[in-house]
Amino acid sequence: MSVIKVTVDGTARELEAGADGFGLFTDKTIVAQRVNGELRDLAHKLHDGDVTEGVLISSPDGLNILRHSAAHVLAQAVQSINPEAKLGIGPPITDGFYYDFDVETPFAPEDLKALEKAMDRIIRQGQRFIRRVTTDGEATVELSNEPYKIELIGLKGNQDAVGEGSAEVGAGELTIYDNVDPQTGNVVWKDLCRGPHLPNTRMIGNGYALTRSAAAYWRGNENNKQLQRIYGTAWPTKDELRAHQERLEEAARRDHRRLGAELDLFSFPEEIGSGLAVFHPKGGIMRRVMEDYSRKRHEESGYEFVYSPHITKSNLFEQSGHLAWYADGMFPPMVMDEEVDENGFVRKQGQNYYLKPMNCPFHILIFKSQARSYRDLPLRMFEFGSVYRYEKSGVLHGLTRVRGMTQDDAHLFVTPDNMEEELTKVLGFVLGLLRDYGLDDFYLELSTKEEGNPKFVGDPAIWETATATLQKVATASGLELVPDPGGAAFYGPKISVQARDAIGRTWQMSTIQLDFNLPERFDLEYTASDGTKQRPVMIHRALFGSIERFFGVLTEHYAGHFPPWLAPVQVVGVPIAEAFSPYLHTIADRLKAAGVRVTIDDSDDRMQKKIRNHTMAKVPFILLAGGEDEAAGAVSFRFRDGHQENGIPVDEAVARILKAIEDKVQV
RNA sequence: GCCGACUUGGCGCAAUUGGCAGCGCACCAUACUUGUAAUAUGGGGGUUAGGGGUUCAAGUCCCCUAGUCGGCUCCA
Repeated sequence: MSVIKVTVDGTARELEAGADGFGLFTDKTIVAQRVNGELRDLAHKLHDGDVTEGVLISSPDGLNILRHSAAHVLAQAVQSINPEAKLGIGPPITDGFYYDFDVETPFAPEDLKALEKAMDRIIRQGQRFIRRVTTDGEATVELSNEPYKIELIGLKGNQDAVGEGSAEVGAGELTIYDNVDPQTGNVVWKDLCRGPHLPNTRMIGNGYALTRSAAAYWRGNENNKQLQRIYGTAWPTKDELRAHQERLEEAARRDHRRLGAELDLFSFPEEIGSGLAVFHPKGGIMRRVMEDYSRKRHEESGYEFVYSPHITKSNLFEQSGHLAWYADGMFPPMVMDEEVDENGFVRKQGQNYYLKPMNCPFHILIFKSQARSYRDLPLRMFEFGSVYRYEKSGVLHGLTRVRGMTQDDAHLFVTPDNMEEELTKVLGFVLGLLRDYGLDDFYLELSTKEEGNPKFVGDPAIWETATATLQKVATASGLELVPDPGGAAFYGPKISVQARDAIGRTWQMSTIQLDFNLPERFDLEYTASDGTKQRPVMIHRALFGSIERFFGVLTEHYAGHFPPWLAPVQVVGVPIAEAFSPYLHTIADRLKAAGVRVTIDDSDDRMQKKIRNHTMAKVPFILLAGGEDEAAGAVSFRFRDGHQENGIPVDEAVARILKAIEDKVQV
């Protein structure tokens, strides 16, 4: 018997030839092995000199293997119920997996229950996943009933073309995984797949669930046929599945669309149209506070405030290029027909007016309104600009994707020399302001052009300079920087600030975008110190993105428990009995005089009911007063989390409330 | 835009095979005035998203439109 030398989890060992992972890794939570850097099944036989390590089911790779194996079981279940279903692809995704099928009738919610039953049967059988190497020719014959798989075989080796399908085929060997019934040894199902897989189906049963069905375009292209996709989630244990489901429930509780209605902040009246919000008085207070603070900070940071109209003649967006590139995303024009008098002369020229989808061309016209000197730069123009974009009906989502929104938009006109300094300043300003609103966990994304894509206009050399400058500034910030190749706007590269919220979700917040294109199109120039005419660089930036969207993000971040400075009602006074109402009013009057948003609940409800109501309305401070308080010149606090602090002297109570608002802290 | 599901008083929901549109909260009125998350009694409120069709009969079945939700595609 010959012997091979193998490094196992960092330790050199001598094994019998033909040894595999099953013999090496007896820990049942190890589901695969990494051999010489490649993920392999436990059944993979090791060779002399191999370096292998166990892959735990709870590791990122292990979870992917679990979820991908669950996808195979789902596909087998679907074909067991409907043999006519054709297989698309079935990769693991964040928290779960999906599998696409070409079926006559889409799946209904009841179908998912039946499929879970079928999956349970497969899982309980303990089917083994057996890897088998094949060739293009053989596989094409074997899978002649699976047209989508055959298409993937044809794309093998071309990863760009395969895209999402990379779980099926790769650059190396073409493999099929057979699902084998351990009782009979028969192959009961098979799928084109790179693997690896779990040793058997049993481990899937610990914590999986099918979650929803939806349509998805084959290979992600809207010109292709739509397949029916089933999503599922899978975890190593029941507890982890339950924890995942609780996270989803928590996210649902925080949903700004739900809180917007519950807290009476905003709504989307059907009469107005999709994606067009109205802010109610309470949402209006919050929005005004957000805007006022933003204005103050912009003013302090050297921005000048400008205003521009909501509509413009078409030529402005023709010159900017927006009509050529994004006409589909704009509301259709208001058409003013040509008027002709009785002699056939044009009395009034015909014109098309558009609602503006962007503010930049207006700010550019302000720049152009006079001759500019290098002494005028940097010129920073700020506007809360309302823009309208005809978003496709299917993409609208609460306040985060709307058709009418207000951007906190600014355009900075700078010389190439002070570009870097100005970008550094802007990034610092943006991060500082986001922190004031309570977001403090960021990373940056650098979106660059895709080489060779004609969508991106402008001189490649200029793109290079711009990208390098952004990269430098982003790196200097010390924040994590994630590249986003191909993600740039057609006119320039950008940095976007991604913020993580209270439950760890990331939101794209601010963008800082360089633009070498619009100055060219509008022929912008300034006079340099040597008297020559030079072209300024333009920086677009928005902090909130749109106020609506930021409002939605903050609502979810705080789960409606806004810090006092943002809360629509900051203090509610609840008298223990009617007799103590006048006393509470004297305290409320002092707060009111200091600008605090305070009301006294003098309704007929019982005190306990009032506490319940205002707690559910998420009011930061509930002030109670009864006989004991009045006698002591004090007042009692009750907070949203239920805790209380009784008998606080009135002066101290007022000071505490004012300080919490002033300091923008959470309570 | 595409696929699917959904739309019943302000909000959350119910209504069997097509057979009297109901409940809770909220609202209004009256009584009550209580030390930390729901006082009691009574009352008002819906052309079942809008339109068309089938039927003796439609919240329920069919078609169209609008809107919402979940995905896909998109997001200057």
